[in-house]
Amino acid sequence: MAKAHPPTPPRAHYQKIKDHLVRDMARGRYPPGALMPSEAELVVQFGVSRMTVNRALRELNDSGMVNRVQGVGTFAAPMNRLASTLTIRNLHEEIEARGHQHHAVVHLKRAETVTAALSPRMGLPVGAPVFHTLIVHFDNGVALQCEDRYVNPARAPGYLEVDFSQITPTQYLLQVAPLWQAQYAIEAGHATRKEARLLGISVAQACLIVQRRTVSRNTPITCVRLVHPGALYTLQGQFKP
Amino acid sequence: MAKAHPPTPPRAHYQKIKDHLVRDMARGRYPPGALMPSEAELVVQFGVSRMTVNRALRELNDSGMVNRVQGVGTFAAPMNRLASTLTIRNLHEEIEARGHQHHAVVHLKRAETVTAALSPRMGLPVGAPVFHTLIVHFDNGVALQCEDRYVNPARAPGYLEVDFSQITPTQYLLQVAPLWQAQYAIEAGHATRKEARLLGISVAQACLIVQRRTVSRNTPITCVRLVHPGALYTLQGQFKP
DNA sequence: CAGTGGTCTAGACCACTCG
DNA sequence: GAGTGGTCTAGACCACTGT
Repeated sequence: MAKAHPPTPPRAHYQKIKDHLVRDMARGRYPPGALMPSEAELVVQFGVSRMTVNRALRELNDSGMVNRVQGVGTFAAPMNRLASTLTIRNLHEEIEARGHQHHAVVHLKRAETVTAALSPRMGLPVGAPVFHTLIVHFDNGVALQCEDRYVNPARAPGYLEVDFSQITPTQYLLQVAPLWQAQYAIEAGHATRKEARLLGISVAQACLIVQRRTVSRNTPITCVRLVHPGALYTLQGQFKP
Repeated sequence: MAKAHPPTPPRAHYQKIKDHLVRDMARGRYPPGALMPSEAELVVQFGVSRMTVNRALRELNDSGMVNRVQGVGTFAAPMNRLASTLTIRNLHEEIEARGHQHHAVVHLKRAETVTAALSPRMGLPVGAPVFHTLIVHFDNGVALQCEDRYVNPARAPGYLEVDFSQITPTQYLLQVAPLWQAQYAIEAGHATRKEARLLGISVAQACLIVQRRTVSRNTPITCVRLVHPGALYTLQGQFKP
């Protein structure tokens, strides 16, 4: 008994076990923090091998539905947080996906030296060379984003030669230094006077401001401030259990 | 040969394979879209079983680093988007985690009927009963969030009896209807006059506005509008490859 | 058809935690 | 010590895709 019957389409064993456990959690059988069945118990209950049970529980653990502790057991996760995959897409791609036209105006593209204020954000010493660009992105002629970016020259030597009306800095940097590690902060605020002028908005207008620092292989790549006029730009996402 | 030596601490075989492939992708050996080694090839290259290779590739696939197509092969993913897990935490928990004091003031808690404007958002017919709360949350006495929430009575019959100075609506709803599916939108905007008054801010102040609709088992649970005075509230996250 | 990935088994050894 | 999870193997059958 316990043959390897369901190959793919009906439903994999490990998936059935996941579904079963999730259903029981939803029914309140395993309230937050409750001890869930051990692998050995599920093996006999479902008549499958431990590898299969292990995969089900491991995937539930990876998705945050349960917490596993070696030597102790598997516990229903508190479910007191909503975690969602937020995809920060390339702006160009995003605009084209809407069937709109994207174009960018480069207001500044030059080498500078790191100031005391920038040093901690970029992780470079004061006085070190740094590339600086200021670009406004348009969606069908409407200013959608003001991108104020500093780039580590050591990681993207050719940055200043790139034609940013053809390729976005994000696209270029992903090519020369892929596999980022990024930290970001999203908040509401107001554009600076200069940013407001470039975006054609009032400084009183609420803006969605994203600040992002990215690091690759332990060296800083870039830090950027993205200012979007409110009501024009929305981050959307979805959470699924 | 090929014993099961590295149990956990040194580094698991499947993890070594993942690291190796990720490093090669970062070095440009597998540009976006490139065909990556098959499971059989990696089996001989690393001297491990196919299950182990399969786990490495499956996890890379799950995290979006590669794309696998049955019958065809494994391909390096485009890497043209940054995906990040954004965790929307319970506000109470978040404030306490900062070592601050949280309290809430309930300005409205009653049953109403669904209006034409609300109907599509809640997924309930016009005229149906609906619970409505308006609560302001404070962090050390500073108004941090105005929470305007509608709740489906069918899914949370006891909602109006809850003491929301002791437990947040989010906490309560997670208890009675766990395992949400949620859609959210984050944007910058301005508070309404009423919201501004409750938060003690000016309507000119930029605010971070989160709108969230949640569904559980195909029935709507709640929809909420959260208004945070800008500069007081930041969503943060991190992306790792 | 050969080659790919998707799933599964019945064992195994290990590290960890608890009483 | 017994019980837990973490990892691994050497096979296996299947579905899918291409030529």
